[in-house]
Amino acid sequence: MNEIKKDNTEEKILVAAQNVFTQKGMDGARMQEIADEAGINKALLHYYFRTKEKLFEAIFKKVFMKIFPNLTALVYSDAGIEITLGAFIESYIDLLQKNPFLPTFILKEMNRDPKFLAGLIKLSGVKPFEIFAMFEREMNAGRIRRMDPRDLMINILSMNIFPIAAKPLLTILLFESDEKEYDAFIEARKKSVKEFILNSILL
Amino acid sequence: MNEIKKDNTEEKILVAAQNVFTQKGMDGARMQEIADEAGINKALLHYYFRTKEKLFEAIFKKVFMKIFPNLTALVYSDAGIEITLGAFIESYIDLLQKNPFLPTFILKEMNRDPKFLAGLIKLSGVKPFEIFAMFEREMNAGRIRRMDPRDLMINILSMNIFPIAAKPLLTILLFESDEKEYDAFIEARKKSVKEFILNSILL
DNA sequence: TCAGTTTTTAACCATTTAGTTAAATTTTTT
DNA sequence: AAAAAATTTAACTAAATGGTTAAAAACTGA
Repeated sequence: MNEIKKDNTEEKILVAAQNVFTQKGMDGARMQEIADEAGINKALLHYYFRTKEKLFEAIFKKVFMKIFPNLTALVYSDAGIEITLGAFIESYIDLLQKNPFLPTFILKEMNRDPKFLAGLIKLSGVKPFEIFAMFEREMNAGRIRRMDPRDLMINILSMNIFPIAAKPLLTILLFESDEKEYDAFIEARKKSVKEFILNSILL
Repeated sequence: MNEIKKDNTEEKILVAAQNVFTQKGMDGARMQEIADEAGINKALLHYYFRTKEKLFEAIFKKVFMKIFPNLTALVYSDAGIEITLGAFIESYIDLLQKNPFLPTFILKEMNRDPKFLAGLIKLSGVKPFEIFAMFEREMNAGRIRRMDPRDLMINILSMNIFPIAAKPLLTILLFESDEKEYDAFIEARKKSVKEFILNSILL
């Protein structure tokens, strides 16, 4: 068995499948197109991943783990909330801008199988309640305004994720279809979103 | 020709098609399923809308017009920004909560045809720049903090739309799959989001 | 070189699906 | 009642698609 080559092909398949699946969705994706994009043939594709379903699950899982924020950094940082929050927003927007199809893909395919989704959430190890606890410490210390920590978390995620998901619309609406301008606008949001949030919560 | 019945059937088809399309997307939707849901047969479905593509476009257009915010109310209101903003958020969250599949549907199918999308935007008559002008008046009058009005608009939309689009995930994550609780949470956001924004921008 | 593995080729199967057709039936209009 | 329109029935076509198969070819490690 050739480890090097095997890993190589499998990796090529995963990359191709991610491209096709995230852009066309499970229903719109074609096994033939994935094979073409991977530079192999359909027989070999099925030889590695027996069914479309299995391949899709592999991709969904992979992608989900990637964008489901690893917020641990946010929790176990002893820097002030200003620094922590700024760093999180910056790296998250970066991640999304490099993978602009992931948000819509996840949002769309999320509805397929609640059990599977629930499993992934567990597997991801994300502990939102630890983040809420951190927010609450800041509130109790009088450093930030009192509010439902779930709202705060969702507000942060919303302002990061939505503008990437709605990119096609917003690019037309705000920049006459000029993508470069939109990318620059998103880049600038790293700062602007942070300020917007801090202005709202900081006491 | 029977106007009443014709309208009735056409309406039944549109309702059915919206249900199926918004939940399964263009690729996942089946003409047979739409016919079943409308309580008619496939032949009649094709008799009204010749092709799946035409039916899809009708639905996309309809749904797009519905959720693409008719912001004119926001612009031409002489109430203060607090009132105007509060009213907008409340009615928009209401609309989305009643049509929870629309956001993801639009976000997903948005990528199909940029020209068609651009056409719809024009057709919708939304003039974002009038809203920006309104925001800028408030800034110049020193009533709200100075910032890029595009950011402000996107932040508002994000916090309204994203939590509905991500409902399946957030329901599991925050409320152990209890939908009722999540709905109540969204309901409470009408107030919370408004406060969050006003806290950020009000001087 | 040899055995084992990976990859290609190419044909094939079974199923699903959008769309059609034509005749029969029902409903509505006049 | 007669004409016109709406709807059903049921069978059909053509294309697309996921998946299979079996044999040949290329590659790899020993």
